[in-house]
Amino acid sequence: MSLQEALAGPAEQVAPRLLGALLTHAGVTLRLTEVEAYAGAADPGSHAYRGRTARNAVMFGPAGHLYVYFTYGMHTCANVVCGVEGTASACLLRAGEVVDGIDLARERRLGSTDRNLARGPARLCQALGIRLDDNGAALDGDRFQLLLGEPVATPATGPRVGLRGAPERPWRFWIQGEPTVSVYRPAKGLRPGFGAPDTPV
DNA sequence: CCGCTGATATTCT
DNA sequence: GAATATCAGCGGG
Repeated sequence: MSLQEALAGPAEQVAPRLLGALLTHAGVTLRLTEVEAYAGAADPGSHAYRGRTARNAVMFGPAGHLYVYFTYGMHTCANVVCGVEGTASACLLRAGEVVDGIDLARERRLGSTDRNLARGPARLCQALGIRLDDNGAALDGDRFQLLLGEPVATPATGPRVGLRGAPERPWRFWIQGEPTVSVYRPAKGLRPGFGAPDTPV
């Protein structure tokens, strides 16, 4: 089965399949521990909610490519595009554990503890050396390799981080007990205390 | 460990 | 003009 076929389903079904997958780029390999699903027109939390724009165009393309965007004036975040061509659907890569190339990752993230190397979507991009011009790159190509593994037995789920829209969709997925899973923070303006506990005992 | 704040620029209204 | 799929650094407990 090709990568594109494996990622062809809706984002919320593909997302848990990405947990435990290995992503390699520019000398660093990450084991993904936390992701979030984003759909298109039906999902107020998605960049594609109001239709296709120059920024989100890659989300509408074929699965198995990288959607990279710039936010907060200084950070980049990366998504795996899923679904079928023509639908907007993607999974945000929120956190991972460095399993190879850790010296290189440390150089890219000076001052970080090993635990925090890829703990958070912008940190993950930094550790992997992902930049804005990697937007649209193929994940089964020469530069990026994404290897799906065995499905995680019981992924934890909870509300997505930092969103004002659609907080009721529990479309954040993570591997229970992983120290690299990022910390839940409700978006500004949301009830403090909303959301699931982050680190189950 | 926790919570708060400032930085910073693209994106869409 | 407002909001943003964030992070590092700071101070306090």
